[in-house]
Order: sequence, then structure tokens, then C-alpha cells
Amino acid sequence: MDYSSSCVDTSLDLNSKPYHRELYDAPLPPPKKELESKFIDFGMKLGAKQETGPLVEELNRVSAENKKLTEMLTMMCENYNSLRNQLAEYMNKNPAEKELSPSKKRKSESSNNNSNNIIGANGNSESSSTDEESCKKPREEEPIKTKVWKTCVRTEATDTSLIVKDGYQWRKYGQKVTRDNPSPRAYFKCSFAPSCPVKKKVQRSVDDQSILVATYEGEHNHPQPSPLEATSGQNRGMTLTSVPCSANAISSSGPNITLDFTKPKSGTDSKSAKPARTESPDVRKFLVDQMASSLTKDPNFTAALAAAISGRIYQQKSN
DNA sequence: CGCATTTGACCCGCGC
DNA sequence: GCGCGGGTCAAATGCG
Ligand SMILES: [Zn+2]
Repeated sequence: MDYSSSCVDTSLDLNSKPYHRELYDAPLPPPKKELESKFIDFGMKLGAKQETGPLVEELNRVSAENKKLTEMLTMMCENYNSLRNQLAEYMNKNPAEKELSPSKKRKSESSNNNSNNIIGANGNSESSSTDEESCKKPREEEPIKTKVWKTCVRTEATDTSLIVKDGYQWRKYGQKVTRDNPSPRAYFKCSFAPSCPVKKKVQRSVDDQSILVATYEGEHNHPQPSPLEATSGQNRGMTLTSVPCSANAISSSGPNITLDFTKPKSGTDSKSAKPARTESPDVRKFLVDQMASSLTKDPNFTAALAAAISGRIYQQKSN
């Protein structure tokens, strides 16, 4: 987890060619010519003869543009994650936050490493347990460096089971209804290792019922049981605004990771809920999340749909 | 039978 | 001290 490249290219570079890196591994990425010809065949078969040509051309152009935008967005996200990791590392190395009043809270040095998303958040062979509480200071709260960070996960709005698949094994130990949110909050504890202190809280967002906000605290002291094999498709994780911090520093602007775990669920793409005009400061993150998710999903969806349609047309023609 | 989940009880900090 | 709200416990229940 060395961030070897100390300078990150955050330029957008609109005019660079967008195919320097394959963005998503769609099962059958059709070449554009072939796709266009199949679209033309499709249009011919439907009988709308002449008008479909420019429309198909427009569609292809828009798709290419969309793909380019997706590429840019992914690069931006990668650069952002890299920058954020560097910032986190810098903040860990240089504890410059002396703004806390020394009477109430004592800040705890956090020298832990943090990877950029929650999937790869293992590798913490810390065991730096030299801080045993043998000292008999009465009011000395331990450096409970329970790092808290949030993740916003998009799931189906109809999924009532309030479960976030993140590759770990969790045991639910509580569920409460909170004051300012009609949806209940579930409390989980990591049950893979008996000594793993990681807990998480999962609750739906107030703004968007299809977003689960999971709050992780602590760090796993064991390797990840299952590597979350579902990342092999359209759901590319995208993290936003995640800086791990100690538990006493979370105020309104807590750290957040926004992931997109939306399953490619049988075609029915429900990006229905849009958090229009909400005045929460977090809603901007949700908007960004949804924009990113839509941008990420749409080219895949259109490509898959076009491939499916063209394949079906081709099959029909061959029959 | 052993595990996880459910769910009301309990605890505890905080504000009045 | 008391009420309230969030967090946890644990007995009951469900499930393989
Ligand atoms: Zn764990």
C-alpha cells in the first residue's frame, strides 16, 4: 500500500483517447461498427427505414461520449482516492490537529494504515499493544483508536434485510429505531474472529431509501474471509470523501465512503429515487454518488442491451 | 444440536 | 433526579 506516485495527475484531459484502459469488463463489448450495423439491421426490420440511421448514429455518438465521461469519472475517482490516501497518511504522520481542548478529549495518535475502500481494508498486522492499561490513572480513557468511517451503499429499495455484503461475517446483535430516521438501525459485530472488535451499524438514509449507510468502527485483525467476488461486473466501487478519524471527531462532517454495490439485477434498473431538494450537507454526496452510479451503469446497460438486442436479432435472422 | 437472529430489557451518558 | 435516546445484552426463537 505504498502510494509511490507522490504526484497525482488530476487533470481531466478531455481530448485524450478514452481507450487507454478498459473500464468495465462487460461480457460482450461489441465493436462499434458491428453494433451499428446490427442496429441498422434492427431498424430495417422494424420498418422505420430512413429515420433510424441518424438516430443510431446519434446513439452511438452519445454512447461513446458517455463512455468517455465514465472513463474520466473513473480516473477522477482513482486520482481522488489516491490523493485522499496520501492526505490520510500525511495526517497520520503529522498530527497537526491541536485544536481540541486538552481538557475533554485527548487525541490518540493513529498510526494505522488505511486502504482506500472497505473491501481491501485488511492488512493491519498492528499488534502494537504496548498501551496496556497498567497505569492507574483514574480518568484516563484509553487510546481507543476505534476508527469510525461511513460507507453509503446503494441497494434495492425493497430490500428490507438491511444487510451489506462486504466480505466479512457479521453477527447482528441489536436493532433500534432512531429518532430522526423512520428506518431502524441494525448493529452488527464481526463474528469471523472472536477477538475481532469491529462493529458496524447499518441504517437507511433519510434522503434516499435505497441507500444504506453503514458505519464501521474498529479494524479487523484477521484476513478477509471472502473476497467479495461480486466485484467482477458493473459494480465498480467508488469511494468518496473518506478520511478515517477517531471517534471523538465525528461531527456533522464525518468521513464517508460511498460505494456502489448495486447488483446487475435482472435488467430492472431502478434508479428511481432522486434526492431532489434536500438541505442536508450529505445530500451532495448522494447526488454525486447517484450521478456517478448512473454514469457508470448507463454505458454498460446500453451496451448490454444493445448486445442482447443485436444478438436476438441476429438469432432471429438466422432462423 | 449448534448457531444466528430477534427483540424487549437494561445500561449509560447527557441535557434539563 | 429524571427523561430521553442511543448502544448493548441476553433470553427466546428460528433455522440448517
Ligand atoms: Zn473482523
